[in-house]
Amino acid sequence: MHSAAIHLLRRLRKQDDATGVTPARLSALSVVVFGGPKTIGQLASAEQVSAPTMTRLVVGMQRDGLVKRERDANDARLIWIRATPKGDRILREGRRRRVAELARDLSALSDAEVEHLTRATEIIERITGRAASASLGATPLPEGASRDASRDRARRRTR
Amino acid sequence: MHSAAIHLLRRLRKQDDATGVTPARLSALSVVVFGGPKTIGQLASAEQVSAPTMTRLVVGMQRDGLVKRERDANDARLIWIRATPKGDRILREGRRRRVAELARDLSALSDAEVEHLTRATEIIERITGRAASASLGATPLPEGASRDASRDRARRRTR
DNA sequence: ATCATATACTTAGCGTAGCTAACTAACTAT
DNA sequence: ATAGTTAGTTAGCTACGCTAAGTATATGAT
Repeated sequence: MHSAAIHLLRRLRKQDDATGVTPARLSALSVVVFGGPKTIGQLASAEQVSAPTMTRLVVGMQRDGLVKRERDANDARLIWIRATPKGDRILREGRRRRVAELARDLSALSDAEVEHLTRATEIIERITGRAASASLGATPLPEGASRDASRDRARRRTR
Repeated sequence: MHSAAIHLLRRLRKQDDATGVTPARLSALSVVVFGGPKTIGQLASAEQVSAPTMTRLVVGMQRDGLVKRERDANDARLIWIRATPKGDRILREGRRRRVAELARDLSALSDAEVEHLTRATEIIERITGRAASASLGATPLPEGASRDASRDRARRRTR
């Protein structure tokens, strides 16, 4: 099962390579494309990555013209990251390829087999303690993109 | 499904962190622990990584006392990598933890659910074009460890 | 109003991991 | 002998994770 999971992800990742955007940046980009503008801290939290790491990912995405920074009117510390049209286009095209790849895989299966995969997905989601948000047809990339709109200001770990 | 695969792997990887060995090294180590001594080239091929990358992984493992190098008697270009007792112990302990984690997860499931997972695993393995080597109970790490036993002997001639 | 603290982000620096290009040493074949 | 091939290493690049420490801003208590 472990092996299967690795191979599945490796297969899908190949579609992402075609975007020319590295995986970490692509994942962060997906958050702002599907979830709207986010601050650096929100992005770091959503991607479960430290703030400095997210700063650098944003620098890279900005250099490639995928996102732009916007100052907050009320709090000068905040920086809002918004996807540019280019960033939006690149991510959606990549996602389309990815979904197409998966659909091609699944089309070769019988209904019963798809049913098995659906059930297995639900079971694994339950094990890992996540809301089973994504069935087979749902959006693959933006995990944790939309949550925490309220909780964002609540806590930040500085250690 | 994609999300489920990511979360499953993330969960299992936490057990690997406890070994104190980085993932790439741990994976390479598993090849020599379960598959016996391998040359750098064989390891690079098994891990689907370039030769320079494997050279560096081996350097790291050697520095940590996980493996040792051995010269080949017949071909001075070859370097055989063998796991040390320490490397063997660390890998097996990590594997034990990992399997225990998975077993703990699975023990909470009904027989029918385990059956679903087994079928799903087989289906995914078929999609990704691999031999469905690992069922739920089988060894998780060493993919591609044992192949090419025949080719090893193909070269190597008696001067 | 001031001062201490907390927050948001950046900078600096380290380790790991992937790559290609170019190199050395050794083996193979002609 | 020599030309080509193979195994491994070295050098140098990008990327991505981290912590520690720094700057700027906001907030709360006195």
